[in-house]
Amino acid sequence: MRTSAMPETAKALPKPARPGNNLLAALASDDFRLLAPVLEEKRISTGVTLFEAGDIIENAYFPCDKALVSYRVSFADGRLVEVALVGREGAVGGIVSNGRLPAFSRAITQNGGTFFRVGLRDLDLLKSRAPGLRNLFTRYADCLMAQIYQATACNAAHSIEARCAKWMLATIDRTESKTLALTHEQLAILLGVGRSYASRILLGMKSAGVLHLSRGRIVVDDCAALESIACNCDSLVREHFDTVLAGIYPDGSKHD
Amino acid sequence: MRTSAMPETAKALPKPARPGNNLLAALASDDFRLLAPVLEEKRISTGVTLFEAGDIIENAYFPCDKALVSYRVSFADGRLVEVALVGREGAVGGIVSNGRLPAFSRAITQNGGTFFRVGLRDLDLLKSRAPGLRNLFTRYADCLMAQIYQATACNAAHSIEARCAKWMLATIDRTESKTLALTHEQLAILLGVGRSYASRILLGMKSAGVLHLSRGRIVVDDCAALESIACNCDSLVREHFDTVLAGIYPDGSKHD
DNA sequence: ATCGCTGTGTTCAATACTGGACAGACAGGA
DNA sequence: TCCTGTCTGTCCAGTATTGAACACAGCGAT
Repeated sequence: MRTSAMPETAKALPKPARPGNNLLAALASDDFRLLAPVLEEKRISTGVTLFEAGDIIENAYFPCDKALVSYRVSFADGRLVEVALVGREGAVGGIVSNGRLPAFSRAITQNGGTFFRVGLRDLDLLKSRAPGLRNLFTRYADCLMAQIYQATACNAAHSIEARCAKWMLATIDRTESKTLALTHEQLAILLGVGRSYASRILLGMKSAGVLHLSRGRIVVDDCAALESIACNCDSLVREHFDTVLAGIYPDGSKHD
Repeated sequence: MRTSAMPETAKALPKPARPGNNLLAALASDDFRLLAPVLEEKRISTGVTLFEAGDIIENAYFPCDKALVSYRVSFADGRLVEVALVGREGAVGGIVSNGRLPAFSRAITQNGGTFFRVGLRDLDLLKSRAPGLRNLFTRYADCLMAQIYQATACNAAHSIEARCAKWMLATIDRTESKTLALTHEQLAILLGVGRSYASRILLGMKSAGVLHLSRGRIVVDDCAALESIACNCDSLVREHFDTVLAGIYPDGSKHD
């Protein structure tokens, strides 16, 4: 169940079309034909800032395949906490809004790869002309909203260990790799917790045989065990994605 | 600074127009004329569920004046944690999305009062015809997004005491009343924390002279002191509101 | 081979927070 | 008026989490 969802649907797509991004793949052929000319394919490596809090957002990015973007909110004391993780199931940058607005959070590539980039000017224009396109994006915006709602509640209610496990699973799901390339400290900052406690949790998981560690690297051995540690917040969100984006997959744009 | 923003702008509005809701007030006269016929004015009392998680949302609601809506996410164990608070500065229900989609969270009136209600079918139709209207709502959606981003990070990073103070200030700001009618337990659930700890925090504030308590009632005496306890998360969000909705106030629909 | 840096394992004391418990206070209905 | 149920203040024992500290390991650069 956990490993299923997005990868499978991608494989099952009738026409593998161009993109390894679910939103683009879900567009009706007519809508995709409209969008395609303004899509720019880019390879972006890990750790690149797509936009900074306060920047006027100029582009939207569609992560393809194993690419992954992390939204982070910064605090006055310098802490930079992750609020959302977006992979091939979504898009970042001016998706919910139109017009070119300042970003509230920073967007960083958490896993490099292929992205489709589109200028928001072009995207807005197309959205105002193609209802199917607009419809898909607003539906996705609703899903992203749900994702953050759940994250808010989760951060209020669940233990750090559960959230840590949840984060690792979400990352593994999207990157399709059980190796996470980050230090304990980076993980701790993401989660908004102390470094030593993050280490302790990892060590605990290690001695439970869930994963093993090396410098700057966490390798998960037993995803099932990790799932039993994690809260199920992500699966609730996933259900919402399935419901709200359902019927769009085959040939998109079922309206209302 | 804390008490400023929304109340002031309302008072400063050139034409006090009909509604005590900032979004409606910010609409260009033409757009408002379009919307007005389908707006239904309702009085709704405190504690009413506007929609339940999973319900297909049929209406959007615009809280007026001191009315206040709380979005809450429920967990399997029955806990019901607040993720967002929406007053006269915004709207709830199908604002970000279009089409009639299932709600992800529950929406409850936290403070009763006057609301304008509009059927989403009507609203979607108008949005597709009036760009100014669509533009305003998507800008608001961007703000709501920012609000939840910050809440997510806040819940990960700030103490319960700080969040509690923040919540009380946010509520006071919008209801314009220093009396909060809720029990310690209700407050604890909202925040996603234990009841006894919520009580302890309140008692602490009481003995610091910040507020006094009676059965089911919290009366804040010293907002300034409360501000020094609270994190400043809300003010960051407020700035984003000001930026993103700026230029809309006088006569709306400044596009791109 | 060595240096120096960053990351790791581990410790410690202190604070934050939980959840259960219970007696007394209060308010509203009968 | 009493009764009843909810709300509150308080305590406690236990767990979660912080933040600082330090020795050491791994590794890339010289």
